Amino acid sequence: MNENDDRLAGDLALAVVRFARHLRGRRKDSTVSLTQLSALNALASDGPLTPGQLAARERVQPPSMTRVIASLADLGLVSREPHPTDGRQVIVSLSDEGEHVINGEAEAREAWLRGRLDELSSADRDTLGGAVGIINRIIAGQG
Amino acid sequence: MNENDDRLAGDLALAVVRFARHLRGRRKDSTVSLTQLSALNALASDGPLTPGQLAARERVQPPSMTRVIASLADLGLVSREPHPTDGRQVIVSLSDEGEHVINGEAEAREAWLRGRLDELSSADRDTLGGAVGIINRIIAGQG
DNA sequence: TATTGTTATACTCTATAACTATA
DNA sequence: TATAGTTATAGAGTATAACAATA
Repeated sequence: MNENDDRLAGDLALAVVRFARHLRGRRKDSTVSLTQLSALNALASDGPLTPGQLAARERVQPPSMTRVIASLADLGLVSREPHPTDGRQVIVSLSDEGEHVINGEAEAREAWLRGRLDELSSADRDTLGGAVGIINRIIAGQG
Repeated sequence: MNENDDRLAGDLALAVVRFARHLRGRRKDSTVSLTQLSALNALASDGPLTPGQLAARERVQPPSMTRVIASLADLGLVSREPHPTDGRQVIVSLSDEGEHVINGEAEAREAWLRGRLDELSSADRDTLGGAVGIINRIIAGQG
């Protein structure tokens, strides 16, 4: 690690937290929060999941996911149904409207961020795209 | 914008929020939260500031910054002193101990993240470093 | 009257601990 | 007894609205 790498952890942590603050704050007009969207996204990628699987996938504790699922169910974006063979478990599925939020509202969502990204050079967008992949690998690598 | 760029806003937003969740969760043993550290960092970069200036710099509302400053003052990491000429304003300064947190504890902080970064290739670290610069420019560009 | 900062209050997101139902 | 999920409770971080002090 060179000198820049030495500061990378601190710089990256601050940049990510500040950026997350902006992203949460700038999308108040959206139908779902980023936390909710992240869970919807997991269901869209992996199909129906139990709350426990969703919590593991999103790296939050089960009670946290219970609340996210409840809020999404209130909005009609997911449905909860009993597991066919195990009475303890629940199957959470994306509803038609939830699918619509994932698929159909990409244009409207993240309007602020899309505006900022449009102003960047193509090379900078490639760098951010690369960083997204690296971040997702870092997160996925954590058991 | 090509097809990948089309999805970049959504992918980036999810990656940042998930990553921020990890970063906040993984540093519970640290003396200060990332929010507190971010404010300390601003004072270290810019010198003493008023609460209003800090709030603007960190892009939070003044009452939010009041709470952050109060928590940092409780920890002895900043001091609050009256403005010399304007009785309404307050000057917030880094204390010696606050400076120590900024300068001296880099090694101990972000241990989890540093471990993950060590496992990356040098090229990946460069990509993340580039992304940090781009993110900071995006944030700084917002009035 | 306008500005700066604080207090009061509330909401979101997350956690741990305790509980219920089922296996 | 062990597992899956929920409820109860708490704490951090953020916001808006109302207030006090000063300019």
